[in-house]
Amino acid sequence: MRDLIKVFKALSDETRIRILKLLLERECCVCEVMQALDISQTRASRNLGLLHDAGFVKSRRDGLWVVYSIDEEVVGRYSTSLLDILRKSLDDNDIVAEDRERLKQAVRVGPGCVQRR
Amino acid sequence: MRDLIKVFKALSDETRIRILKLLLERECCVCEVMQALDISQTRASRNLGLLHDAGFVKSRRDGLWVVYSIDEEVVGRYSTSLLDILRKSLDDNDIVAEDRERLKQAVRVGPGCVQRR
DNA sequence: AATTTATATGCGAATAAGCGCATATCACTT
DNA sequence: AAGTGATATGCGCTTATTCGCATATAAATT
Repeated sequence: MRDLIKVFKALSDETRIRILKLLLERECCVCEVMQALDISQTRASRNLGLLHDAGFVKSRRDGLWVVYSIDEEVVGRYSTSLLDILRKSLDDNDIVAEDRERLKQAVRVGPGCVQRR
Repeated sequence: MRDLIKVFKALSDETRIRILKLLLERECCVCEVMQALDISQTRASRNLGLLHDAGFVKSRRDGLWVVYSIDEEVVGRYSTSLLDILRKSLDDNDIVAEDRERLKQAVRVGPGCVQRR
């Protein structure tokens, strides 16, 4: 029960929904998420951590960066269908669309992608 | 987006999950929910109201009672699959099993089913 | 080893969620 | 219309969430 609730809690926040929609496009490092959603570093990192905790997302180091991506081998039988719901939802949502656009502009390598904000 | 989040929020609480599992068994009035989950009247009513608000549940008056039941004609495209997840989950959970047992003992008509607690 | 860049985290403040108490509302009964 | 029983709700308290600031950790570069 705890796990199931943790999973729903993870989805009960706009920032995290936006992040998941982003990661359904492609994997991202923290600073790309920051740029795409136009949010602070703390906020990006914390919410990615939460999604990781809930089992939606996995991470790997790539040099300086930590790259997050949808965990396709999601353990619980819930998570897969929940991701399907997200896949089918909100593609026409304005905020989500803007995030998607900004993601295209996001730079991983470059002077101070974090410090700039 | 607001609606989707409201739906997930509704599911991020143990009391509400237990109530939904109960209603998946059969429709219940508030005092039956109180008895089955062994919770206060306020708590039962409030959480049923929340589930109603999120669109999972509908209600009808039946004399003194207000009877709540799963809304099978759930509006959002999400809710149906979410209910399916719940249907497939937690049937082996201890708390849920106890709730189900107590529901069998619950009396709708009888002296002071509310006042007793 | 010192510096730079990216990410994580402890702490505190602001906001929201959950719930009990008391009370209001609503339907039925007498 | 007064009383009884079931449900809803305003108010206040407690706990949980979210997030910013400052700082810590980690990897790479010089």
